[in-house]
Amino acid sequence: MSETNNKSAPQQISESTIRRLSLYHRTLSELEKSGTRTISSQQLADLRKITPAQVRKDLSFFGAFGTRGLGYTVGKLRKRIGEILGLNRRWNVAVVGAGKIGAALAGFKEFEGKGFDIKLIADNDQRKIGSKQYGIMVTDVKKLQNDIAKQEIEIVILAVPAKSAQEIADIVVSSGVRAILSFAPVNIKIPENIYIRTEDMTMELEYLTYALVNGE
Amino acid sequence: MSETNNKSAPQQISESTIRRLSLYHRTLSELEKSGTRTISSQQLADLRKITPAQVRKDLSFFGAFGTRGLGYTVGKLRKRIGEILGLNRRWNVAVVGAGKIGAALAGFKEFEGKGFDIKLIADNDQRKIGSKQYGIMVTDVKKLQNDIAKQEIEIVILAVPAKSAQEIADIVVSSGVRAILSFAPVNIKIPENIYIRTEDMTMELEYLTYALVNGE
DNA sequence: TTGGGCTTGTGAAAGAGTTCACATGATTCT
DNA sequence: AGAATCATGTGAACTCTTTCACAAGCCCAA
Repeated sequence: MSETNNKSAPQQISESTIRRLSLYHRTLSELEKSGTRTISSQQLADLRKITPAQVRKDLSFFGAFGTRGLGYTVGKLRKRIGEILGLNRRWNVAVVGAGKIGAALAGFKEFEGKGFDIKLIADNDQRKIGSKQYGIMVTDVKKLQNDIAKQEIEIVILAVPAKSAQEIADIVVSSGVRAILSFAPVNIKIPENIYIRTEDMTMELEYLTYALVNGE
Repeated sequence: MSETNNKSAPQQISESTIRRLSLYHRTLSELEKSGTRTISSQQLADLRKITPAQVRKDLSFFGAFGTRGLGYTVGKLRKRIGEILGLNRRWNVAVVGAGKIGAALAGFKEFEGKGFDIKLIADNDQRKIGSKQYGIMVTDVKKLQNDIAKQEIEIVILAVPAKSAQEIADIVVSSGVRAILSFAPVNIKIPENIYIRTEDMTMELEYLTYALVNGE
């Protein structure tokens, strides 16, 4: 039996493709639990709202995982997409900012099941420092650089007020973290080789108001 | 003096354009506060990470708001983009689900300043129902349909567990709400003329792990 | 009031992403 | 074993988005 056609991350893959892989992965996990063995690009597309061709094209960037005439083996495909997305291992995550959003995120059950371990919560509020949230000690943000190193943090979730976001981001980056998920509604400047994503709730709401005002 | 060239919502405007309008709006608000009177597409582009041509093209879909040789008047442009996005009025918002995320969102200070009024928090937990969160009574989700009508809710923020998301969404839609911002990591099926946006934190994290694993 | 400098607004070109359509290869049935 | 069926994998066509490049228009100074 020959090894699967193994293109490693080729060309530049579009953001939309990666987001869809994420969706496929979730869908496949559910299907796997429910005992489905095999699925076609057609069926996978129906569950989400895209075309079968799109599914096949997305996958084709990384190799050929299906069987002509049959479709994809649910478990195998899920595993393969997991490898592509880096979900075949666990990740050490820190939450910086133990305010309402930070606390909610630190306690977000979903993360654990997906391979993300919250190892560190940092804040600048003396009343919170030293207390425990979801079994994790809240540490002083002043010691962030040390703690990131000690806990081998790889991803930081930034849940601090807009005005301190840039400052904290700088510390985080200088501590060697290369991936940030920010909830601060500001444009954060980071070096080229660092990855940042921003979850911007007001922006999403504004998209909705635009649709309501201009919709048919 | 002639009225501004007033194309009303034309063709189909791309999602990316709307998101950028949202960004411009925020940037312009900040500039306005700091006292800047006038700005060029070049300057506006530098603040975000896009090209001046992109800025001008985005705006051109809705009309001509600038002055050749000069640029844009900060206040005027902010106001005009606000109108396009439907931000020249206030919106009644409900949060369904008073769990950690729901509670964090209900107390999110940013919303009020942006024109979003949280008028209603609903939950199914008897211990929470009747209590107050941020000055708003938590009501029984069973009465959601009535409460949405009574409070004239226009946008619902869905912060319920994945497994009840579809059920609640159905109730919300049948109550006449046409815009939903969901935090449930599932694909929700809604009628054609209803707008939904999903904030999916694990998806964002997975994008980051992909970048970390495959990045240079 | 004429000219030089500057920035918009926009067709046209280039670049990305999506969909089409079909050859290819696997499986099953007779 | 051959035929019929099925769904993948992928160039090519198409569509959508971004960038280019420049004419048009405004401002200011002399």
